[in-house]
Amino acid sequence: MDYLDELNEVQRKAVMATEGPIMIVAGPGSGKTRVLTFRIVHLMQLGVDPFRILALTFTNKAAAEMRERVSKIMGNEARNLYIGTFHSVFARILRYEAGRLGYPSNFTIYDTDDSRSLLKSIIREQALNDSLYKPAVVHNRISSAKNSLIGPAEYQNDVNIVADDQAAGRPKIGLLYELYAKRCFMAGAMDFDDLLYKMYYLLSQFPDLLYKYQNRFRYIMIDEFQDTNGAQYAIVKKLGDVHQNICVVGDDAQSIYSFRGATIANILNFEKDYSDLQVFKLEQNYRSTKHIVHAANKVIGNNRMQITKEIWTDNHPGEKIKLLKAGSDNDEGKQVIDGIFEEKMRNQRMNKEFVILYRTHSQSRAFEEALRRLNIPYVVYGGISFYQRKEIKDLVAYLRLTVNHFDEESLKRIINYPSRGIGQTTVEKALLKANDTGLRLWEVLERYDEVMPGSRAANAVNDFISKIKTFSLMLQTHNAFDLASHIAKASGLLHELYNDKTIEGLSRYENIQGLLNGIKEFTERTPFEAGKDPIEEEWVTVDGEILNEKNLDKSLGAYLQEITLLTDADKDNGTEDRIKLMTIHSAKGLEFPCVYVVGLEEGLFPNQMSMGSREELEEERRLFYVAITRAQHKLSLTFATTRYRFGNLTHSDPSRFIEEIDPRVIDKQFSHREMNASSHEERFSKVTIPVIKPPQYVHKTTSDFVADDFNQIQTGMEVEHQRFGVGKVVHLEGNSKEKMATIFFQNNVGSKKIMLRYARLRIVKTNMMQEG
DNA sequence: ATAAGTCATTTTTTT
DNA sequence: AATGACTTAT
Repeated sequence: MDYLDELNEVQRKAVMATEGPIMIVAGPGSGKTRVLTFRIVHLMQLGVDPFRILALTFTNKAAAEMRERVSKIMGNEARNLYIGTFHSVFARILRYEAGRLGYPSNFTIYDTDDSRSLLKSIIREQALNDSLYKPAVVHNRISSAKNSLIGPAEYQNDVNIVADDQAAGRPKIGLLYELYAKRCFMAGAMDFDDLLYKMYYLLSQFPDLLYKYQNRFRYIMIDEFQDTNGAQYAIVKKLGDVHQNICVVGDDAQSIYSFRGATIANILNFEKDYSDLQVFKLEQNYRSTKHIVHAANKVIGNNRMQITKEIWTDNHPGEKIKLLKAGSDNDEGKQVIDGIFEEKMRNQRMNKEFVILYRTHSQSRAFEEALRRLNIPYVVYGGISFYQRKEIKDLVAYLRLTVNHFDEESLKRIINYPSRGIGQTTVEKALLKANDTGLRLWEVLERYDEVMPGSRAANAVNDFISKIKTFSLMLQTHNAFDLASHIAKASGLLHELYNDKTIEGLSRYENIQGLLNGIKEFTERTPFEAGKDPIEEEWVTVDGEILNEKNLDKSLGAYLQEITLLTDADKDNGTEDRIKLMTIHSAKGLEFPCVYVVGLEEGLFPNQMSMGSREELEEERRLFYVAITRAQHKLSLTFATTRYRFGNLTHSDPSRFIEEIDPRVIDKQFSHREMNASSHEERFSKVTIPVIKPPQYVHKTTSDFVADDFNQIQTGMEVEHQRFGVGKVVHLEGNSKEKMATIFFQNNVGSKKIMLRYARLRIVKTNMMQEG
C-alpha cells in the first residue's frame, strides 16, 4: 500500500486507526485533507463497501475535492461514497423520507431571505411592534433554538428561554416560532436549520429509520469538527451509535463559526461521550514558511481557550511578513495592488497565486477598483452572491413556485412581477382569507372566484394561476433548461428586463442569461429522465455531481436544491488566472502562495460587534490565525488610518493583532512611531480625503454638503464615475434637495440614473453645446 | 393600481 | 451609497 509512504508517522497512525472513536487534532497545513482521503482509501482497501462510508464536510468544494482525491486512487468505486455537506446529505435523506414528516418530497428549501420575509409577514399579522420584533432578531432566536434541538413547544415551555425573551421585552417570540414553523410546514418548506433539526427529529421519532441509517453508515467521518453545532453533533452521535466508528477532524484554534451555533463544546463532549477515544495530533505544518508559522503561534498564544499544541515546520524561514500602512481605504487598495504587481514581476507569479482576505464583504470595493484600473483579472467570492440578485431570485421564484405551488414566499414575490394588475391590496385580502380559512395562499387564489366573489382582480389572478399550472405540467416532459427558458419568456420576465436599457438593466438581463446557461450546464451534466425517483436504490449523487448514469435527477427540483445549498465559495475557478478576493471566513480550508490580509484596524478586525466578551475577542483572534495560516510563502498585512463608512470618513487605529506578532518577523515599511503618530495627526487635523483628484470631484460628507456641489453638474457634461467610468450626462431631474442625473456611460454602453446628492463624480469636460 | 417622490436604515462572519 | 419603506400624485 504505497500511499501510506506519503505520510508522516502520526498521519499514518491516524489513517490506520479505522475502528472506534477517533479524534484528529489537525493544525493548519498539517495534511488534514490528505489524512481524511487516505483514511477513506484505506478503508476501501480493507474491503469496506464505499456505500457504508459517510464523510461530512462544510462546503461542497471540500466534499468534491475529497471525492476527487479518492477517485484518483480508487477509480470508479469512489462513486458510491457518501460524501457531502451536512445540509446536502440530510436534505437528500429528508426528501426520501419526507412522507414520514408529512412533507412533500419536493419541499422547498427556504434561504435566509425567505425565512426573514416570512417572519416579517407573521410579525405584521400579529400586529407586533416591528422595531422590537425585527425579523433578523426573531430569526436568530429561532435558529439557535433549532440548532439546540428545541422545538416550538419546548421553547414555550422552557422557563429559562421564556424568561430571557421576557427580559428582552420580546415575550412573543415563542408564539412567532410556532406560527413560523406552521407556515413553513403549510408551504412545504424547510429552512436551513430544519435540514438539521428535522433530520434529528426523524431519527429520534422513527426507530426503523434510525435502525436503517445506523446500519447503513458503518464509518463516519467529520471534517472541520470545531465548526459543528449541537444539532449536527447530536445527529452524528445517533447515526454512529451502533458501530461507533466515528472519526472527527478539527482544530479548536480555527473555530470561527460560533455565531452560527458552532461550539467547541462538541470537542469536549466528544471526549466525554467516548471514553475509549484515540487522539492524534498533527502538528507539523507543510504549508507555510517558518516566519509565518512563528507569527501564527505567537498570535494564538494570546488566547486562553485552547488545546495545547505547537505547530512547527521544517520549511524555509522565508521572507519576513510585510506590514503596510495606508492613508485611506482607496489608498490601501492601490498599495496592495501595486505590491501584488511588483511581486508578480519579481517572482514571475500568476494572478491566481494571490488572495486578498478581509473581514467584511464591503471592503472589497477599493481593491476591485484598483484592480480594474490596472486591468488585472479578479474574482470576488461571496458578497451579494449571484443567487441573491433580485433578477435571479425573481426567476428562481417562478421555478420554485412551479415545483411547489405552496411555496408562499415565492408566490408573493412574483404574483405581480412583472406587473399584471394584482396589487398589494388583492394579495393582502387573499392572505387574510387564507389565514381565516386555514387554506394556503395558493389554494385561495386557485378558488378565487368562489372565495373572493366579485373581485376586480379575478381575471388577472386566474390567468396567473393557470400560467403557473401550465409550467407545472411541463415538469414531466421537459428538462430543467427547456422549462426554465420557457418560463423566463412566458412569465414576461425576460421581456421586462430587455426593455431596461440602464446599466443595471443590461447586467440583469445578462445575469438571467447566465442563470439559464448554468441550468443548461446542469442539464447536460445530468440527462433528463422523467418520472424517476432519484434517491432510491443507490446513493449516487454528491452535491449535484451525478456519478451513476442510470440514477440521475435532472429535474428542475434537483437544480433548485443544488443552487440553494451551493455557496459562492463552491464555484471553483481554480483554473482561471485571477486574483481572488474573499472574506476570511470563506477562506477556511484553503491555501495560497501569497496572502494579503487587509483592513487590520481596531473596530473592523477585531470587529466592533465582536469585542463584547473575552470569548468573542478570542474568536476574532482565531479568525486572524486562520487568515495568516492560509499563506504559503508571502504574507502581507495592511491597515488604513481612514476609511469611508456609509459615505462618511472615519478614523481608526491599527489592530491590536498586529502588535501580537513577534516584531522580529515583521518587515515594516515605516517606523513604529509613525504608525501611531500620523494617525493621531490625521485625526485632529481636518482632513478631507479627495476621492480621486481634487478639486473637480463633487464630494459630500454629511457635514460638509453644500447645495452648489451637485448644481455644478449640467446636462451635456462629461463626467467620470468611480465605478462606471466616463459618461455623458443626458438628463437631469429633481429639485433643490435631490437631483438625479441620467448618465450614459460609453464603455458599458448603457445609462444609469445617479442620485447626485451622494454621487462621487469628476467633471471631465464642462463645455457642452447641446442638451441631450 | 402604479409611479414618482421622500424618508430611514444600514455596522460581521454563512450553510 | 444604496436600498427599502412609506407617502403622495396620477
